[in-house]
Amino acid sequence: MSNGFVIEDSEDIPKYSLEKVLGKVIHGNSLSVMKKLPKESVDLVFLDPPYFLQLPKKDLRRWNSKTIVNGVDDEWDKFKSFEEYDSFIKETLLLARDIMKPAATLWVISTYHSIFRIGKMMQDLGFWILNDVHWIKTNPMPNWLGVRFTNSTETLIWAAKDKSSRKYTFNKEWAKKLGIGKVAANVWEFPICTGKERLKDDDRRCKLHSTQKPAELLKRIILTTSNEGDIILDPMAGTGTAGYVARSLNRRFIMIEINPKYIDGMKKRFDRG
Amino acid sequence: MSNGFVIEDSEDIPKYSLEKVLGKVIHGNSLSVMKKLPKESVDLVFLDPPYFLQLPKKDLRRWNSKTIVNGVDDEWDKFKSFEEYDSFIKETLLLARDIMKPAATLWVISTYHSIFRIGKMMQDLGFWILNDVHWIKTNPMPNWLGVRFTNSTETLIWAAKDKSSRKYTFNKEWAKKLGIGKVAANVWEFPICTGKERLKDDDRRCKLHSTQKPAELLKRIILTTSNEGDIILDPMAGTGTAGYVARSLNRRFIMIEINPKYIDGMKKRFDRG
DNA sequence: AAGAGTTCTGAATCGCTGT
DNA sequence: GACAGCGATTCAGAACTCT
Repeated sequence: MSNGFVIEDSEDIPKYSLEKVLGKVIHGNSLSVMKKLPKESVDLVFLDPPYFLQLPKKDLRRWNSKTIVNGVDDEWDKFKSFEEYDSFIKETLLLARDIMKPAATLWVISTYHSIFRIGKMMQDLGFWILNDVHWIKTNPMPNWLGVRFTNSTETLIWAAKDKSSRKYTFNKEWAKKLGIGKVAANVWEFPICTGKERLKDDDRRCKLHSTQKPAELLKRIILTTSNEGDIILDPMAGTGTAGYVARSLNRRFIMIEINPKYIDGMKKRFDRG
Repeated sequence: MSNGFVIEDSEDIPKYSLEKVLGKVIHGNSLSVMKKLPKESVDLVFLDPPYFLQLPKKDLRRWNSKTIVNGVDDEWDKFKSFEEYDSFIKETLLLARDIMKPAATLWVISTYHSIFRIGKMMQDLGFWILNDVHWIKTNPMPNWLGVRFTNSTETLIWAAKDKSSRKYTFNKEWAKKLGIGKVAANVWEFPICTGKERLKDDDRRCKLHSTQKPAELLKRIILTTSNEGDIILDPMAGTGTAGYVARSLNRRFIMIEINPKYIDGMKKRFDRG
């Protein structure tokens, strides 16, 4: 399975043909690779960018167990300013839009740290927001000091390429099934990714990726807004949940990821089946 | 009660003293009136702006014909209308911030149509977002065409004046009580405003205000983020839910509203007790 | 093997004082 | 300003330990 699963990007490769990248993860910079993908070729984009959490540099020590909270301290979430973050997001959105078929739609996920910036930029770029969808976590990290509400949600924006987009895919029966009562509500409730689903690093002690998305999230996205055989692009694939779930639901996929550690984890995950 | 409840704003009034406006609604333009209120005088602001739900069809036609006549790009017109909305919101936010005490906080409510724009502008202006809070409507409008998820949420942003703000009010016991399980979650679930609570217009047939906020929403805002005796400003008061609930919870208030029809409804509501 | 009790952790813009 | 050090106090769910 993992034979030829990874494509090494390089400057020598000027363009990617669709056949070459389907069902693969391209190891390379998201922006560089997207420039080489064929225009108007994918049906759905799932964008899981850095959230720009702006966490303080000090550790968060637990009071009762002497352990430390492994927060997000990854290189990929470091930006110098809102400006730098904004231009990175804008470029990503523009490149993604080029690759989308006319009726394709795009999902973005983030928290209040950056979702508002992303949403406004999408509107300003001409994307047409179809919904905001709220993922309510049943097991969020509590707010110890009690100085804020416990942040127990993440926000998804689902958007079409522009206002005139029609005939995009929306499977209302699935939306109703996953919503609240009989309503296809823009609210989803399920736990964060833990337990066996959570990929561990080599010594099996620590989480491989600080923000692995649960399969349940991608399952809902894919079932409600794509059809069998559709092509799903995940330009910042991380541990590859989107491709993994896409495969299990008979969708095709293209993933891009720059970190070899995550690609290793992805490979093992795909091999396990 | 309604004796002296309404203050008529006019150009002859250069400034408002706090004593004069406490427990009153000022009939006038929100921006003009805010400029005359004393600086650093209120503890909490509740901002319920127009949501900018859609580009009106009339205007669209006008813009389209303009496009044909003047050869103006569609995108430009669209951007311009967003710009108008944005500058209105920005001016409102800046004026509100002047009126806020150093430890005061501000709430804004909207839907995906404009909440992303508002949130990004707040960050760019230096407001420090403390939480996004999601109101999940247990009885959303069934505007179900089967082409989108049913929009059954509204988003609130709770923010301090800037990053260094400390000692703002957060009553965690109330937050826990109103949250999910034992968690003071940033998710609130209750129905939209209907039945007896919903104000009707004079012939008692039609709702007075298209987006009257339920008392439950203001109750939660006020209980979690203000103390008894605090001063609450509602610059776009509509039917006056904020002031009405503030009074019942022993908070003081200042309201501003431009539409005399709403002020009439407000008066009756306050007189009823 | 099964059950009971304990430990650990999760996209976190979390407190304060003193140097 | 930054940074180090101290200290007060969250919950759901899975993993782990012990009987």
